[in-house]
Amino acid sequence: MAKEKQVPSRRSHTQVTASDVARLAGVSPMTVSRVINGEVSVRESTRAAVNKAIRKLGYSPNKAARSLASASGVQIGLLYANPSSAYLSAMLLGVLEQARQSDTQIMLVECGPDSNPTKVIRGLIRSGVDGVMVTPPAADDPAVLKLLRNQSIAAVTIGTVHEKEGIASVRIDDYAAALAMTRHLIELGHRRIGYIKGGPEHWSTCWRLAGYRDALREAGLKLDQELVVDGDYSYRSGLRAADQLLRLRPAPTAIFASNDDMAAATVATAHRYSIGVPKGLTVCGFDDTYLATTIWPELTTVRQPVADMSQAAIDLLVKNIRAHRAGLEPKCQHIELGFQLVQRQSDAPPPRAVRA
Amino acid sequence: MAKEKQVPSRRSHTQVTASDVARLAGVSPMTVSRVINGEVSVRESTRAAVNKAIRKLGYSPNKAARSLASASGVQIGLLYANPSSAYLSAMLLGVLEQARQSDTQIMLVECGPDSNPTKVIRGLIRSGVDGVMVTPPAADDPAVLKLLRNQSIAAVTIGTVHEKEGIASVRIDDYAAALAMTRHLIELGHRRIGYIKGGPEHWSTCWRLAGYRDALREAGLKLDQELVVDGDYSYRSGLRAADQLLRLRPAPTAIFASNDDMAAATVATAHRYSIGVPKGLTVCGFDDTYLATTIWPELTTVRQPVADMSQAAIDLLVKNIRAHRAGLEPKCQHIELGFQLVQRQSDAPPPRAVRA
DNA sequence: TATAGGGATGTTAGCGCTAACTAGAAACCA
DNA sequence: TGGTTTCTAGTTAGCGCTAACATCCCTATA
Repeated sequence: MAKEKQVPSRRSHTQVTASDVARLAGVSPMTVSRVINGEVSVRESTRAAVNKAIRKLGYSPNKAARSLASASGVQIGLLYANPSSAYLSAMLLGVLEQARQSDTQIMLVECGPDSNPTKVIRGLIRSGVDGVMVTPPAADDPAVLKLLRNQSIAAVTIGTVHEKEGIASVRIDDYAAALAMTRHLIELGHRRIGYIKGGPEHWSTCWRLAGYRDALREAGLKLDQELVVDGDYSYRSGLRAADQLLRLRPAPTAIFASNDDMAAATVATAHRYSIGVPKGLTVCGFDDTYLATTIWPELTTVRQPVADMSQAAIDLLVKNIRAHRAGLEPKCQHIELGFQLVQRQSDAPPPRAVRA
Repeated sequence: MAKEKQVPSRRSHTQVTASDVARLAGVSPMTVSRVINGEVSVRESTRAAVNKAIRKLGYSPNKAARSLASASGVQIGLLYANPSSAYLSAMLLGVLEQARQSDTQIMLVECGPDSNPTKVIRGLIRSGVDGVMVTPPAADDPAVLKLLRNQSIAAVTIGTVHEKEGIASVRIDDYAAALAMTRHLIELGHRRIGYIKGGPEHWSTCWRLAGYRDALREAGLKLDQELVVDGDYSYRSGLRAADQLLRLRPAPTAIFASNDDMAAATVATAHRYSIGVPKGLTVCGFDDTYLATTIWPELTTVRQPVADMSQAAIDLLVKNIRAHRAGLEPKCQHIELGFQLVQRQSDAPPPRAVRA
């Protein structure tokens, strides 16, 4: 019988493999693998030959095979809770970029005001994720923090920190940022500065308010309670809050809204009252989202590097997961990125300002 | 020698595998695989036993192994070119969701005004993607279309269509949408309707303009060229365009901006002239991005289901790639999703309207 | 010159899953 | 009754890559 073993190729889609490269370069597949992974113990001449073969064949390693063989694949659940779309898209870009680099799969789960974050996280864990990334306000929810601690699953929060809970975090210093912005307004000559708060379920609300308060205090200004009004980070709440502030007599000469959405609403409200911004009223925001440069005048605001933050968060999470797999004790790290005060066109000295 | 073959487990991170499930359920791993993949040729009782074991062990299949064994993994490059962040985040959510469901890896590449889209696509192809998804304006670039056709790589465009090029697409009917919106304005009683165009590199600019034009014509209204002004889909261009329109005498009673950003700019400009919206001027947008409900008054606009569109685009692309791998002729499909006219607070009959 | 040391490369054996085939049992037909 | 079909489940052999170990060869030292 001349029936030689037939080739049972299961794939018509013939992909270029490391073996093909190896054959062309006259080495073993293992050496190709070493070159791909940039290991040092490969002679320069060999490395060059392999690289040449790689280029010639247009080889690119198969991701699935790599992560299977090296058990390096990671799956992360990302719990996002209804932030503004500008924040969300910046975050997703950072997350996706880092995920690609780290051979990581992302499972997105929205966790809006109507859903129960602990239930959602339990679902994620059950479905086999290796770690979770959580945004506020879920990341500020005590039940969530407790769950993450008890399940001892790798986790990272973004935009907030809870050091006591031993959960890794990436954020900016909200307190310092609000302090800097308020100082800036005071330096411009403002003395009656309105403040619009965020929602109480966000801890950032407290930190930012504290920054505002302390900046006033260090300038020797009295904190006037009627100048601090409630908001919830939504545009709509900003309209209400701005209205409330602009009806005060004497009216504030500046309003610091604790996010850009509410600042945009403040600008719109001012225009409705025929108050020019910044001539008649200074308005500042926080976050530097897309909105800040979309409206007119462009907002002076605090820039949070959201994409960098989310990238750092995924990186941190993946490293912790890998460390855990390698039997190492994963260290709980808290990363704080720098903010930036971005001055645009919505701030000016107060009308008839008495400069120092 | 009692030296039995030692277990050389390469993984400390002991994962629950299909074999574990199989052992517990008293079947072979293959049967577990069949249950997981929902194949029909499994007896109900067996399926139940396997599912019970799966639940008991908290098993979830290893993605890498699956895509390796079944050669199902797909890698897609996504070329996005500086759309608004609202559009982008909606798109990313759709893309990510579908990518997760289809065992697909996404490579995001920004392709701004300064970069050369054909070069970027070549880079993507070289790095081994199985297909590309392209957004406007790159998706309207003749050089890009030619490249995609010549490379005969699976491709899909979103938000635009070029039937002659044989490239799959997902979009809404821009012409019909602009037609509907303009009709709506005419029905409200408007006769002088300003129109702000998008950038000439977007084909949607033509389609939307044609809808506006034809709606006027069918109502027996003359197309006044001074009422059609240039824009480029940016907020800034909208400010300029609105200014130009509002200086006309007689001024238009309504302005249809061909996207929400420019509509928002129009509202801001109207306020600057102390013209109330919608009492003194009707303003309408297009896209229904986040911005539409963020500004005040909320915009009447045309809703594009961006997340659904991008989800459909990825699905289409993956199906074509799989079909191609299976040796089938991939059919070039054009999907058209429905738009929706969303009436909010920025439109009203013209001042002193002469209703029909 | 013999031998240890160490850098460069090859060999082996899977990672967890599934395509393709095989096998046994039940059902059906003439 | 024997043969054929149908259904269900098991067996085998990888998918493409890399961890761990084995091997080779060259140099340094006694």
